[in-house]
Amino acid sequence: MREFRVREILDATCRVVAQYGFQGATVERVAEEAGIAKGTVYLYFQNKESLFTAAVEQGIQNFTSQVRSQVAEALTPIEKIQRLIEASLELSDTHRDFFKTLLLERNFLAASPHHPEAAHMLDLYLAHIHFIEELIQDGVRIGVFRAHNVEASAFALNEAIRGCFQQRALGLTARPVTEDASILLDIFFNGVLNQNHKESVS
Amino acid sequence: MREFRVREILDATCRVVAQYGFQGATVERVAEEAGIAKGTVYLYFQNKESLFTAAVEQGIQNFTSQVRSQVAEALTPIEKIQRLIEASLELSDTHRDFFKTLLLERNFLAASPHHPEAAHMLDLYLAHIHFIEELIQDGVRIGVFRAHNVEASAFALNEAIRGCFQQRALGLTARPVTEDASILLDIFFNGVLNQNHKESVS
DNA sequence: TTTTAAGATGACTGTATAGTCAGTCATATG
DNA sequence: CATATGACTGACTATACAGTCATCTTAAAA
Repeated sequence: MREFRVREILDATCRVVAQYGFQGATVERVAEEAGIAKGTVYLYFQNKESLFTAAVEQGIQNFTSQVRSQVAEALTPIEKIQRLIEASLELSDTHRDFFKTLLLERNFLAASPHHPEAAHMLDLYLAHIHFIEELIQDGVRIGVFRAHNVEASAFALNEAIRGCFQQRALGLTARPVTEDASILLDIFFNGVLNQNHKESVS
Repeated sequence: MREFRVREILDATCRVVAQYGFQGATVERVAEEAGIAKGTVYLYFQNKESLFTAAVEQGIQNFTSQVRSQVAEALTPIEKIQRLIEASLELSDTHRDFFKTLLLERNFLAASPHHPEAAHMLDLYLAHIHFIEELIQDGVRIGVFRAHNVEASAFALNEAIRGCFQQRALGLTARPVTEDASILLDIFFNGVLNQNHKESVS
């Protein structure tokens, strides 16, 4: 009952954010989108801040949990990384408008400093990075990936994926998602150096 | 004279943005920071939007032009990419708070859609990507980099650099800038695959 | 010394919207 | 039927801030 209303309002919030951006997303509009009165929103959420925080958190958690379950189906580290990239691009493409707003307009990491809710979102983000880190670490352990700074490569990979989505969301490329995924994978695995040119770079 | 005032106000704007974020950056505060009255700001800028747009533009142009001049000093494509990464990380570290706000809070790409000023900032961003693209393309031409989708790798590299800065700005690493730069360079050039394991991945 | 004008000011106005709360409605209970 | 309970409403209040403009300051021109 209560659970249901909360979901309903959060979903409406996501839709409003996707359509109007954070700037134009007012509580009034959320209420309208959910088909209820503004006052009702405040029966379920303390204030605007916690409403939007909760909506974004829900969006992120949806994303990460779906990515994880996709990755879990793969067996080898190489396949897992492949799944990670594909699933990330596909999912963000499915909820394109929401993620576009989320990534381009107001990053969740920026909410008022020392705000406890912001700290929780940072945790979600770091947990996702850590997840990627472990996938790579597994590969290093087995020997398919070379020894290197895994924390840094996890960050780099995550942001490269984000950049790829950004490129797509801005309409700068019309490549199918799978093609973008294989390009990213190729660069991440093999780098851009021509191996025939045997000048090693420190 | 007029030129001078404009500069002064823009610099104050950058400082306010760095300190309070875009959320808390009011025209009042900018005026206070610049040591003038609020009305004076409106003698030099039409409205808040164009003031902040101009400030961000100035910040970005400073950044890209300094990166370009650093890169220009290097001779080979490999060295140029190295300079690109080092200069990007160093510069964003110098103006850490400003870039932190810029990258984490409100990406310039997100301003109200169909807004002409936003389009110009998108151009600045794309010009920078294009610059990176050409550096890589030169390497491919010479043969030090292998043939691949250069547009995509330029995007990926740029965002990986951004991610690295983000990691630093959030206080998640205490590595010196040069070390971060060499890690990034290594991953971008060589990838993470262990070349002794000769399983090629399509 | 007076006049003029450009530059600067900050109190004021208008507006958007977050958050409130007295009141309505519907359903359950005695 | 009367009373109670709780979900819901939307007009209202409070506030923050963008943008204005009548007024002041200052310095050069007459």
